[in-house]
This record gives sequence, C-alpha cells and structure tokens, in this order.
Amino acid sequence: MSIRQSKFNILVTSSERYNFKIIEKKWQEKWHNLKSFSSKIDKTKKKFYCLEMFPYPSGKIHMGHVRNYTIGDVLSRYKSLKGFNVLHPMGWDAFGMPAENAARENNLDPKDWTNKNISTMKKQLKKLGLSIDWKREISTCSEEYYKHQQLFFLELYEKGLVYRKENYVNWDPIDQTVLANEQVIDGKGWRSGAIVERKKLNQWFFNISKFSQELLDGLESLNEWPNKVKVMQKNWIGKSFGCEIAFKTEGNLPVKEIKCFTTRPDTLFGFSFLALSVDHEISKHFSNDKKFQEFKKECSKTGTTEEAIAIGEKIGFKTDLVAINPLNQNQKVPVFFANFVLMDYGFGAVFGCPAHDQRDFDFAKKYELEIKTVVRPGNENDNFEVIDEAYSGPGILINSEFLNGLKAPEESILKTIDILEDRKIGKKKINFRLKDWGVSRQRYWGCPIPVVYDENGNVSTIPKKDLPVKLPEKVDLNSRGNPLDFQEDWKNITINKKKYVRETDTLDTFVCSSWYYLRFCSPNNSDYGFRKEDIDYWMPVDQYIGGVEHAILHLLYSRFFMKALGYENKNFKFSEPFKGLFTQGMVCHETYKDQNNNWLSPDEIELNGNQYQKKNEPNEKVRVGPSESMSKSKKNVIDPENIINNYGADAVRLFILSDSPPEKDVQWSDQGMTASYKFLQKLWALHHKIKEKISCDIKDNRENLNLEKFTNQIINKITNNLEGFNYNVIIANIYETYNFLNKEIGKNIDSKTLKECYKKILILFLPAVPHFASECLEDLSNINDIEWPKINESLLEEEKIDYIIQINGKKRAILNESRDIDQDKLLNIIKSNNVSEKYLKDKSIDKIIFVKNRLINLLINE
RNA sequence: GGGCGAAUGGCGGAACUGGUAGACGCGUUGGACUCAAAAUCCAAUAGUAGCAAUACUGUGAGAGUUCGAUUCUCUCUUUGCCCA
Repeated sequence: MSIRQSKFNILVTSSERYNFKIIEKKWQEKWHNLKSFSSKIDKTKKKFYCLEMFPYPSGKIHMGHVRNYTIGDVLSRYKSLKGFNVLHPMGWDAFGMPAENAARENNLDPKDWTNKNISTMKKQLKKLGLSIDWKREISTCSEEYYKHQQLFFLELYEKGLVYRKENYVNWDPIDQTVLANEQVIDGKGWRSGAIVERKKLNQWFFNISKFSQELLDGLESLNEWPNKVKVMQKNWIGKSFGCEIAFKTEGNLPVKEIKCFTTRPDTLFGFSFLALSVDHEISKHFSNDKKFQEFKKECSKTGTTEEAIAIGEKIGFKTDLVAINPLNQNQKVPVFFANFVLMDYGFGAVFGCPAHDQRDFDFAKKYELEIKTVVRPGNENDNFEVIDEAYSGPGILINSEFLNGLKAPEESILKTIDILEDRKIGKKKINFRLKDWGVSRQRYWGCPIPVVYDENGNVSTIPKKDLPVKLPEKVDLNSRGNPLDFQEDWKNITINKKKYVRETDTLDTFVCSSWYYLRFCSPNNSDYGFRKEDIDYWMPVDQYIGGVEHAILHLLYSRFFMKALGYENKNFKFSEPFKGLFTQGMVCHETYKDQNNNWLSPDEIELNGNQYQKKNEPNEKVRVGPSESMSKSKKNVIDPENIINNYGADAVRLFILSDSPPEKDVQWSDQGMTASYKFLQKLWALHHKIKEKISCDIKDNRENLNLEKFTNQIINKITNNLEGFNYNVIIANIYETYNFLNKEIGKNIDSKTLKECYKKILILFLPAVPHFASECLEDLSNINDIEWPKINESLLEEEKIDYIIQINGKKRAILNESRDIDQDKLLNIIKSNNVSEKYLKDKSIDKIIFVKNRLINLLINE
C-alpha cells in the first residue's frame, strides 16, 4: 500500500484533487479584502444595475434563493467583465408576519429573531461566492430605512395620493384580529379555525387607481419584460369599456334613480332584475329592517375575493322598488340586494340579463325571474332560446326591437351606447378593475404610519422633522389583535399640549419593497431616501430577477411607487423602475410518503434495489410522488448549506444552472449534483495537463489552427448564450470545451498559443464557476486586467463546409468542400462522386435548389 | 369559461433568421484498471430490419404552405400557469 501510494504521488503532486474548501474560502476572502464588488459612480463607464428580489429573512436560505442569486451573479460577473460599471446589491425584506409569529411562539423579540436570521443567511449567501456589494446592504426593518418610508408616506399624503376610508377586512372573531387573504383557509381563520367574517375598518389607501391608465400604457415600453407578466398586469388592471346607465325607479322609497355600470348595454332588452351591493347607499333606508340586517350578515360570511363570490351561492334580498327599462318604459323589474355585487366595482349596482351572464342566470333561476334571450349564435335562427345555461358568446341581436340584427358584441355595444347617449339615459364610460391599495395592517412588526388622531378622530401628520416614528420595543405579543393597540405609553402622545393617539396600524410590507431598489443607490444617505445624483446614474434597474409569483402585486406596486414619487415632481426622471425583468422557475424535488400517508424527507429514505424504503426499516415501503416545488410542508427540501459544505459553491452553481433553462422549473437531482462536482475535478486535472504542456515551451505549431478556431467558436457561443439567458446551454458549452481540450491536448500546439487560448476559455468560465476559474487563471498567469475575450471574426468562418446533398428533399450525402463554391462546381463534384452513381444514374435533374454554403437539393424524376 | 404558454430518446434538455433532429448532462450497456469493490478511464446508446454497408420510421395527433417544417398556418388532444 505504501509503495503504491509513493509511486502514485509523483503523478498526483501536479494534479492533486481540487480542494474547494480551501480555494473557495481563499477567493471569497480575496474578493472581500480587495473590495472587488464595491461600486461607485463612474460616469466614464456604462452602468449596469443588476438586482435580484431581496429575500425575506425566514431563517435559512433555500434552493430557490440559490437559483435566483446564481442567475443574477452570472449576469453581474459577465457584465463586469464586459466593462460595465455594475451595481449588484443585496438586502432584507425584513418586516412581516412570520417574525411576529415566530417571536410569539418562542417568546422572543421579532427584531432579535429577524437579525439573527439575517446574519445566518448572510453567511450562507457569502458562501455562494456572490459578487455582491455588501457595503450597500439594507434592511427594511431598520429605522434608517423606514424613516424615509414614513417621509414618502407624508409626501404622498400631501399630494393627495393617500387617503383613509372604511373597507372590509377578513376578521377572525376569536383571535380578534384581521387576517390576510392567505390566512383564510376554506373560509376559516388559519390559527383559530373560526369562521371568518367581513368587517369594516377605517384603513389607509394609496390611490393607485389614479394611475390605472398610466400603468397600462407603461407596459408598452417594457419590451425587456416577459410577455406573460405584462398580460397578467394588463388583466389585473382590467380596463373595460362600457356604459353608465341611469335606471328610473318606482316604489315607496325616496329613490328616483339608480346608476349602473355595464360592459354589455346591448343586452338591455334582456333585462330582468337590478342588483345592488348591500353597501349601496340605498341600504340606509333598510337600517331598521331586521330581515335586511340578517341578510347583510349572511352576505358577510362570503369572502371578499372575486373568486369566493364567483363560487359561492348567489343570494338576494328583494326590495319593494322596481326599475324601469330605459329602452322600454313598459318593462318594470324588481330591485334586489345581492351578495355578488361589490361596492368597489362600478357604482355597486348592476343590471341583470340572465340569458347572457351565467351569474345572472343562476340568480334568475333561484328567484324565478324572466330569462329573455336577446343574442343568438351566428349558426342559430331567431327562435333560439337560452335554456340550461347563459350564452355569452358572439352572435346577432334578437328580440331587441331597433337593435335587432346587429352583430354582438362589436357593433351592438357602440350602437346602443350612441342611442343611450342620444336619449340622455347613459354615458360612455371606461372602468378599471384595479382597486386602490389598502396599506394598513393591524400588526406590530411593520413600518409605523406617521399619523396621529385628536380626541375627535381628526387626522394630523407627524412633522417631518420628528421622523422616524419608532416602533416601541419589548411589546407584549400575546395580546389579541394588534399589539400596538395595547402600548398605552407609546400610543398616547402630547403635541403642543394637546393630546393625540397614534395610528396603531403599520404599513403593508409591500410598501417596503416598492422602493428598496432606490435605496440601494444611496444606502447611507441619511436626510432622504435617496440622492438624486445617485438615482440619475444608477436607475433604472437594468435587469431585475425573481420569481413569477410577484408578477402582479410587487411589480405593480413598485411601478406605482415610482409614478407616485414622480407625481408633480419635475426632478424625478423615471417612470418605470425595472427596464428588464426575468422570472426564474422553481426548484422541484420528488415527494415521498410512507404507508400512513405522512410526508417523508429525502433524508428519511434510502434505495433498496429499485424500491425506496424508510431508512433502516426494510419493511416500510415508500411511495414516490410527483416532483413539486420544494416546500417545508411536503418535506421535499434540500438544504443548500449541506450541499455547499459537501460539494462547494461552484459545483452547486454549476448544477443549478445546468439542468433546465432558468425560466423553467428545475428538478433537483443528487446524481446531477454529484456529476457537477466530479466534472470540476476532471477540469482541474485537465488544467494541470494544460499547464504542464505550456511550461514545456513547445514550439511545434502544426496543429494550432483547430484550437484557435474552437476558441473563437466557443467565445461566440458562450457570449450569445449569456446575452440570451440560455444559462443551461452555457454549462453544456463548458462541458463541450472540456471534451475538446481533453482530446486536443495531445496534438502539436505551441505553448504560447495554447496559453492564450486557454486563458480566454477560463475567462468564459468565470461567471458560472468564479472560484474555480479564478484559481486556474491565477495559476496560469497574472489575473489583473482580465476582460471578456473578443472574437476573431475571420476564424469563425470555416474554409471547408459540410454540404448537405439532398435528392428530392431527402438527405443522401454530406460532402466536405470549400466555402463559397457555386452551384455548378458542387454539382460537378456530386456527379463525379458515388452519390451520383447510386441516385442519379439514368435520371434527369428537373430542378436544383442551391443554398450557398449550406445545401443542394436535386429534384429528379423517379 | 377566458387569456397565455408548453409537448423532442429511458430522463433533463439542445437545434441561429424554414436547411445534417437529438448538442451537453444523467441513466443504461460493454470494456480497461483492481484479488475485489468504489473511484477513474475508454466505447456504445432514438426506434425497426440487417453480420455490415445501409434502408425505412421518427420532434403530442391530423391536415396545409414549401424543393425542404421541431420551427410557419389551421383543427384537435394532453398539460402547466394566470384570471374568473
């Protein structure tokens, strides 16, 4: 054994195993000491602002973070090498409910819990070797951050973009607290299990709907955004074109008219009821009506989401009022309150046309109302009748007097609106689905709203000089409802000898993330959220990278925030914060369950033959489920820290990039991970072979050309793939390079050329495997002043080309001939070749299709 | 129900503006090294037929445009996401 080892050592010394633990640490320290990623304004250079969505400090990083930040890091490093002045910062989305819950469960302070998580996760991120400018680190829960946010709040308030109104919330009657939509599960509170009620509370709103049209128009300019996201935002904003109609009413209430908004005024002859929201102003006439109050209570049990309303049973409360069809004075229909009409949409009143709207249809069936068909599909005749379900497709108007024969919807809607406008019954109107953004949260761990109320409930703002309004420390989180409500010493405040009560709601955490990209430009500016000079240079974000789950809210709020800051502010130049957007896919893993249907983690199982079983329990068979995104609840998570410790950051980066295009989901695979690790070992061995060859000072250059050509091609390929976000293909290109060099290394290449080409190749590897490539580069030569290699165009073009020879469209041969030869020459070559003998003998060529430098297709008569 | 996307070997995936389908990786098989195993290295790997050269089939299904279609058009199936 000892003899063999000593014999082996001679070979091994030059190519010992790649020790990532030492080498990755070395480079991380080096980058830290040299401040390699610290960024400052340099107007002589083009800037590139690369931003990944900042993490919530939940405890540890997960694979999703690894993927997200690796993608961003590849881009940042590439852009740096390309000569851009890169800004690549990182921070923490540090306010939010989980901190409050964790603190309550473990009897901790949310601040301590959060800061501890931040420090753990920061260490983990550093281990990944990300090229982040940590000097710009920010945390949204720090006073230094949220004081600026409070100032923005006041600025928006002054501009009239913030207001207070009563609005419904999900109310948990047992916990006496407001629930977020995701805390409502099957209509019940996630913690208490109580049936969630709708309750009205006074809340703060950002007037985002004021910018509906602008937010819609802005999408047009975002041509580096995925179309998918733009479509989602467009649908969310939901511009609809329709008509406002005033219906005359009769009855024993002092109500003469009800206004409705409709997108289908052309179906007015199918009118059979009018439905009102229970919050419609008319409801005040029913405040003493017990039955109505009961109905209203019943309505409050349906959730507030559109989906809940769509799925839930439609119920109504009939009033004594009747509404008159403005196009047919003889038609009088009942007026209902109904649970499916929301006060937020239109005027809180809709007219019902059961034949052509499924919701109206269900309602009409239930209350035995008339169902009159007024649109027939194109392939039916005028006797067509709606029977079992509403018909909402296109067609021809029928049973509609002077509207008969019009094409629905394209002709009929405009024509009807014209008539209604003529008769002064209705008005053309544009309606948006986008509602104002409710920013009040009844929670402790958030940014305090800088507002107080006097004894009469009148609002006063905190003077700007007195900001920040600090969150009180050491609060009791075990109280029901909002802990800040019980902080008497904090809540009560005297200003100018007058007593006030503070606003105890805190801001939605989406507010924090709506402007953090600005703060990264000026992280230490203490008197304002950012410095103009900084954002003028760095903004907008050139590439924003994150999960598609933020396609709507976060991205829309951020876009709104820029518009709101720029509103009535000539100094503010930008209206769109994110020039480019990339949404990466999720990291998935198989799921496992034992025989009792309990989830099992990958650590709890082992392979026995080709069947999984519970570890050390051969009789406990394991069922393998589909691959799903990693989540704690399904236990299919792989801890990045373990993986980094076992395989190193570069190997993890290599794997997470390699297996799928970054925009698609990737399937975690242990075998794939191991393969990436092994590949780096192979590459390391090859590095030493190449280095040795270079050091031998070989002058024989007979076979140089092949290497030079390949180097050029691979520069071209990797550059193009980086530009196109085809990061999985880049990894394939790296493997390809290894395969090529490993074969080519035995050939007659002179040392100088080999060194030049190999150095270029290593630079190509830098974005994906920075520690490894840096180490090899340093080992090879001076690592300073490296830049992205340029392409020698003349070497890209081969002088010999594989021409495809097709006969009647079928590939019959490939001939390697000189570049740029013409059709006749190629034809002569074919004729002197055995292709001719086999396929062309005794046949005449009818037609020739010749594509220069590519193929020739001979059409012959068979 | 509406909108947007996707479908390629055993698996993940590649293919520039319509021009050699299956790059690259995993897996599998065979071989080398080893007392043996692991690791490593070499080779093969879409299917069918054939000893082979080769031939035919083949990018979810069906049609169409074209000299030529994974790529463009239409219809359908399955599936994912978003909205309802």
